[in-house]
Amino acid sequence: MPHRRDGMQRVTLLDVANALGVSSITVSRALREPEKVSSTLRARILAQVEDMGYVPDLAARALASRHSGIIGVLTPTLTNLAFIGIMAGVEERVRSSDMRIQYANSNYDSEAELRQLRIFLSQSPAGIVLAGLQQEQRVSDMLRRAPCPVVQIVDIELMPVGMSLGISHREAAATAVRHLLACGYRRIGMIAGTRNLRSERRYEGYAAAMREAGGFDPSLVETDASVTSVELGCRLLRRLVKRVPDLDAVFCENDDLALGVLFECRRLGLRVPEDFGICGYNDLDFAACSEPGLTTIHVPRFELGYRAAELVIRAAALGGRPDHVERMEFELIQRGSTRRLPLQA
Amino acid sequence: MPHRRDGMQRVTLLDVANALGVSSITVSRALREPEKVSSTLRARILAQVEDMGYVPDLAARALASRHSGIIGVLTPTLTNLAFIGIMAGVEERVRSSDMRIQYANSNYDSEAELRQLRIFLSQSPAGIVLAGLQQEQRVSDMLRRAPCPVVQIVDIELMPVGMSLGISHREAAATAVRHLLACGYRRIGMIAGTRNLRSERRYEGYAAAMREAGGFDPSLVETDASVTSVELGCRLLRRLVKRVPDLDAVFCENDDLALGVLFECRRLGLRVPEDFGICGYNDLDFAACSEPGLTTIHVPRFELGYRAAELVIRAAALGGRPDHVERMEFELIQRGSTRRLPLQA
DNA sequence: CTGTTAGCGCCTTCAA
DNA sequence: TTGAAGGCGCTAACAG
Repeated sequence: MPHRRDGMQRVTLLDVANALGVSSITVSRALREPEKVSSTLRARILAQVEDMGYVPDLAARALASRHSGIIGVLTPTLTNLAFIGIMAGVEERVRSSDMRIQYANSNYDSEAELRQLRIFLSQSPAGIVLAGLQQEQRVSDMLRRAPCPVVQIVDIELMPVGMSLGISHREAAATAVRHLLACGYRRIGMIAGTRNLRSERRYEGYAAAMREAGGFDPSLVETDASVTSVELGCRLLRRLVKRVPDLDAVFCENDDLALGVLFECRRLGLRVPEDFGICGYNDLDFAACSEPGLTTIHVPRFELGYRAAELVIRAAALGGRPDHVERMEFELIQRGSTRRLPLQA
Repeated sequence: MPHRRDGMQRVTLLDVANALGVSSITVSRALREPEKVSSTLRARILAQVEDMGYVPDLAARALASRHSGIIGVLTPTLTNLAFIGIMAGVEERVRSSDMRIQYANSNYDSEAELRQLRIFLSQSPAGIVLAGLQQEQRVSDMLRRAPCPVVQIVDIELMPVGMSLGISHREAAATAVRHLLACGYRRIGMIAGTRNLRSERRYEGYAAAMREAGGFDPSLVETDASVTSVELGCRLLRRLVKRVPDLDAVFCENDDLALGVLFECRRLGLRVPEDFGICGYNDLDFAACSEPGLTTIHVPRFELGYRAAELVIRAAALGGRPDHVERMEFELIQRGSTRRLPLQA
């Protein structure tokens, strides 16, 4: 075992200071507030730091300074590319700051969500970004007490604790369904996976648009307790078509499901978009290049994450816990999975 | 601002202890080593903790105990579902431990990888899980010095620092290409995105299998510096087919590319698998339910992540930095995107 | 089973 | 611009 270094002591600020004959606080300052140390001394210190391989102990720093520089990010899952997009935005913003991300997911379980939040709060986080599962009292209470800024990425029409950021999923879904109606589809179903805040809002939008058109029928909805996946899309479509033989379109809670539907339609011999329309949600990478392309709702995921991190970082710098609600815009992207020219009745 | 609590002091162990007339170490023990405190006292303490809303300060704990309970996980990206699968495994194992995950990605940038590793090491991590970009001297040096166990998820034929875990990407790729050859395809191309350890090993496997068959031709390879995506799959296939009109199959670095190829084949009017064979890599969710299904290499991603976390957690408990190399098995999954019955020459 | 003592490594505050 | 003193909240090590 040539690489063991068990016996080695960690190099501390004091070690560096002693080697140079200065005090440890000066070394500390040279590292964190370089402008407060004379440039000649600073250069010597930095060289010595490099030389001795000094690495700051973040736990000690956090304890002494009372802030850890950790941003806790909690989402329901990572198996969903939509949340990945958000994470990518958060990361991008955090990269150029001196903070770090601590990530966790709740796996669509409320208890886990609560537990994770508690763990975050144990660490004097600089801030928290939460894409929550639902509006729960216990979560709200916990966030209300949190000694740091909190940003929730959630439906914009809800009013959660702290800052929030999002689109109206209800409106977005209604827009999608109205598009299907405008294309001339009539028996429009909806498929969805595990129940959560966002999927329920989307369902409401679907139901509202179908009611407007006088075509609402609860039997057109097919859901499942599983987490969404391409495979689930296939399964749900099979189930729905079997139950509702005259189904002529489907609004999918997300693009993964929609992709599954696309494949299943081919297997079933349903022609898309002529006989059958498909609309997804999120505008993932593949929606633009599938054959046919997938009509879907574009959600500015990256911007959402980026902006959420921005809000946290700014609020942390200012030391407050501002209230703030920010609406982002969605967009319907029309592609080949729905008819190009709306039919005239 | 009714929710500000800026003036509030944090509840400490000592506060709880004072309220009960015991010493703080006893409260500490009641929380961490309950069996060492009499059950009556323990019950009183736990109640008081609950009552006062005490939450341990993890930074203080880390400083005092010299371990943070943080497992640093570093992967190239999260936009790739393959890494998500690994993460899911890591999470699952970590969930039932008292550790936390600190996640970061290098975004396929070596400098970022190095920087992140340095940040992890600043935090007295309990361990590190690394899916590295390449075998780099600076990274190896840093890991060699790391005062914690390190697990690398990497190609198994390489011998990285610390523990490692993985499959032979070279062999897996060769297996895939031999399958295409056995199906009777002859002009078999390969497409890939950003260069990295794993993609290069796959290329070697491809090249080896093609040489065996006497059909190796460098012009059959089409790559791009972009990160892989479904869209890139479409683009690379278009480019390749244009350059090599008699191309009759393609081995894709991963399933995202393969899905793009599948769509593009449809657009180009190439019949899969009759006129054109496609083999992916990873066996993502959609490979099993696309139409046609995607022949691909199954990689035990979840198990990889789970096992990596297991190794870290175990090594951390034992306090050592064992050397350990563990091979996992891949499997060729034959589906509709390659011919069912191998042709006889 | 419970308590005492003494830091962990750094930063805040105040002083020079 | 630099330094001295003290403490952040917790736990290891050792007593009783």
